[in-house]
Amino acid sequence: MSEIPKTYEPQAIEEKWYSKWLADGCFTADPARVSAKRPAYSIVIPPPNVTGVLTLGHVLNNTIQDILARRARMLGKEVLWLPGTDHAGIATQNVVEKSLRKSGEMKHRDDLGREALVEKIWAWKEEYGGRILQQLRALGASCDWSRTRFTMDPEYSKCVSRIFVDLYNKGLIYRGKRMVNWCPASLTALSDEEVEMRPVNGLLYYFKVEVVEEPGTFLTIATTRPETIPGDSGVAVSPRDSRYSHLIGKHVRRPLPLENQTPLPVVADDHIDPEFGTGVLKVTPAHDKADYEIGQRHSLEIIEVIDPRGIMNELAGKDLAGLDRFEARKKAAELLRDAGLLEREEPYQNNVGYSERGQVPIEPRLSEQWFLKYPNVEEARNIVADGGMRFFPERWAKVYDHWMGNLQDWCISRQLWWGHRIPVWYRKNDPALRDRMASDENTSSRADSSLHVSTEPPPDSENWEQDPDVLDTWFSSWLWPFATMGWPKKTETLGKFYPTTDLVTGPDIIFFWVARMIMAGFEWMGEKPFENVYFTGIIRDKQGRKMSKSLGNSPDPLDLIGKYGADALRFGVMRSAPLGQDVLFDEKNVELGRNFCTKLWNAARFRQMQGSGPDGFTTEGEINPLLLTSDDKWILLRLDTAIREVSLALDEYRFSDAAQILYRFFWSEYCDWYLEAAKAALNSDGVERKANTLAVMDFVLGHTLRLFHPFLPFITEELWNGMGFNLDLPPKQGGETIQTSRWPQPLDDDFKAHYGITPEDDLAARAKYETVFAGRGLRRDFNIASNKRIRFVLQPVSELAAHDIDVLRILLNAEHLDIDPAYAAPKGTPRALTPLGTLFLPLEGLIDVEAEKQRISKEIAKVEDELAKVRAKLANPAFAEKVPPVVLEDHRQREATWAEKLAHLHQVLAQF
RNA sequence: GCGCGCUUAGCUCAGCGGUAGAGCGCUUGCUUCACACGCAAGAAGUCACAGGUUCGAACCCUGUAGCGCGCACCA
Repeated sequence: MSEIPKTYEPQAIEEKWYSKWLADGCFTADPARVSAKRPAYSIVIPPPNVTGVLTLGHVLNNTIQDILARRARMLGKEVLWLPGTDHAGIATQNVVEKSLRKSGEMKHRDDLGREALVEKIWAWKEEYGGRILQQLRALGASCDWSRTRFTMDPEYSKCVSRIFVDLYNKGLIYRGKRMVNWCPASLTALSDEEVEMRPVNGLLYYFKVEVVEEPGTFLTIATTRPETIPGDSGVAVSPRDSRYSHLIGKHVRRPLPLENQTPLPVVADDHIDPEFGTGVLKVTPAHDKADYEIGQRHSLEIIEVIDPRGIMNELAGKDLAGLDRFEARKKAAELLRDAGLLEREEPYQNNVGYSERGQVPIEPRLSEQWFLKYPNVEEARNIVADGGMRFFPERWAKVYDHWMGNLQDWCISRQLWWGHRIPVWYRKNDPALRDRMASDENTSSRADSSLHVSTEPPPDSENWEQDPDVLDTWFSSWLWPFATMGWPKKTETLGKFYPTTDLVTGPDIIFFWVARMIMAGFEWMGEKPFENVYFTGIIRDKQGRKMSKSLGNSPDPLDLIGKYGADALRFGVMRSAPLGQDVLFDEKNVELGRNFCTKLWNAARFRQMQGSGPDGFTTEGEINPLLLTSDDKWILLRLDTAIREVSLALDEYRFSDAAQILYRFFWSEYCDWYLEAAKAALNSDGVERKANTLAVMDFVLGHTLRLFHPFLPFITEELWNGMGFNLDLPPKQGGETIQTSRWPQPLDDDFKAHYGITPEDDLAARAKYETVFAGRGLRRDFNIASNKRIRFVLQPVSELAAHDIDVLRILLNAEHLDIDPAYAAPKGTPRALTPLGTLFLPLEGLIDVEAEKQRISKEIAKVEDELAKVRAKLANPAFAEKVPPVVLEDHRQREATWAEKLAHLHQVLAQF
């Protein structure tokens, strides 16, 4: 037995244990150990951005994974928690470019050139990348670090190319000129998922155009984007709109640019809503998705007037050319006004697509990109719909289903330098190739000798040019569950740990990542990638705002760990993170966690201070059933309930419930009631009785530490060892590290029979505690300080065990507790009716008869109230008829109890 | 517009058909020999609103309002 220090110092303890766990290889997964008796449990981490730092979101997410992993180990499973990082194309390139600009190493990426910049990013990655993984260790994450992966590891990159080639050969990847979401800041195409709609306050401009065939007749058009007028190639109205039907097929004069007067055809298209604006739409096929489609239907010209940077080009006319698109908007409105064509402008709020990263409105733009038709859409959709893969909380399954039912092809090419280069080469002397490709969507070009699509460059590489683009980050992330396990080789790891058991992630990447991983899993593994998906909430501040750097409301988890300890942070976050709800983070929660750790620490310390038992060890050995007190039996029953409830909560991913149950059990039941009551036995002179109580305490503590271990890995390990539970001693709960100790089993019927524990023991102990509670209430009512030792008299309804009398006396902090069946209380003595009898607080000469009368009257009112409620129910004839017998009995019982209590109170009152 | 979630004590949230709960905060008393990061006692809620189902509704159904989120968008 080693002595537990007086104060709990998380920092030293956390470092000590984490190093030891690493040194002992506790987190290392070995597929060879997997067997029928030792099932596999696996999780792949949602790889954080390689440039990332730990946020509270990561704390939440990874604590959950760690709880799952640690509990799985305790359930005897072989656990693989596979960590790693994501190269996060745009985000990382942005971060590094920014730092290079700041340090003055470059002004624009072109200053460095592709190779040099990519080299810089790699260097940056080597230096700072993976910092977040280090930080996860401070949190206690039990990842198998020997398997850490990065989405741009050589092997992983090879997987990505292989997948691309495979999909290309299957005809699912094609190149084409399409309307894409273009980010003018990052100068790259984005997928639809990367575009975020935001309401923007702007103006709706009404301008008029003259009908060429009917001079003097004008059409009024409403638009939010007058700067695109030079790119217009038509005007559209609804075919059902009688106001304009006579104009269909005619033309209108183009208002801008002023020097270009090519007329625009008026077409009829179903897309137009006659109710909106004037019912007339200007059609800009080059700069709007819907307009593009209208243009296609009516063979309208595509006129690009905005360049990739968002600047107006020369086709926009000399007045607008060179202007930024937003300046051009104002300028265009001015020009219309000057020309007398602007009728009015009104404030208008519309939704504009923003680049998720760039904080800039995206520009729909016609551009040549690579696209993917998703594979296995039906399988992926059905596995969730049919319950073959479960989502927690379940409602995300609907969101998933909806998205899966409305899939658009995925734009997978990015005009960036950091990422997986598209494994396609073009023959240098064939400039016409790209144009041919542009209109080619079917497989006919796959045999094209001008194109080389392969994981390896063409042999005569000097004659070829590789596609300059890289792949969307998510095109590598979607392979994560199997590419990290050695695919395409049929490794033992894949064989034993795929499909993974649980995925823990945020609902914000359900489309980006989860859905795509499911499709990829089916395509290349022929199987779903995970059994269950747990979606966490989003961490917000206590006002409900999202955590953000700019608001400064995002505390650094490492600071919190330093201040309160990792266990405190974990517990605080988990206790306030209910399934499916966002988490309002408040440092108070961490404080609560810290306080709880201290409580646990001191409860263990208290046990140590009782000294060793006869064996010289803390763990006392077998519990003697004959010596169990009512308190012992009660706490064992409570423990049993806690084990059942916590296990069930964890099985259902209700982590905050599990934390709450443990908190209540340990603090309220074990510390507040059991430990205090146990002091009666500990202070008694019976050596055996004392030893038996210590044995019960050890039993309960041993179980409690194990129940807490997934939540509080460090402090539980420290106490487990400090208290000697790691030694192979009775009651044999042990193991060297708590990590591989057995997850507690409920106390079964045999156990209860052996120790003579019945449900009645729960009631017996509660009766005692209720009596204590009543006595404390009397103290309060008569302003007697809780430290003042006084005399109580109990007039019992039945005989009491000596132990129970001891407990009552100690918990009441009574100098004396007289048990007197014939007690004749002086007139006006305060009393309380308890399950054990009437408890008196004799005040010897200090009795205030009036006060006591008032107090009793108040209580009578309360009891009458309750009694009336129950009687009202019972009085209803339908009640007795329809209610289940148990409930009826319960109500009758309640009525009797209240009635008895009322009668007694009246009797007491009558004595005054 | 479609879909989802939320509305319970001052705050954050449990409870989801049978006597309104927790933590924090608040009040009062306690350096009671594990813990003041503590102990004890307490105040505090027409469970958003309106209907309905039921013997019985915070809980089920319908509708309304407010807040939040997702998807789709009309220029």
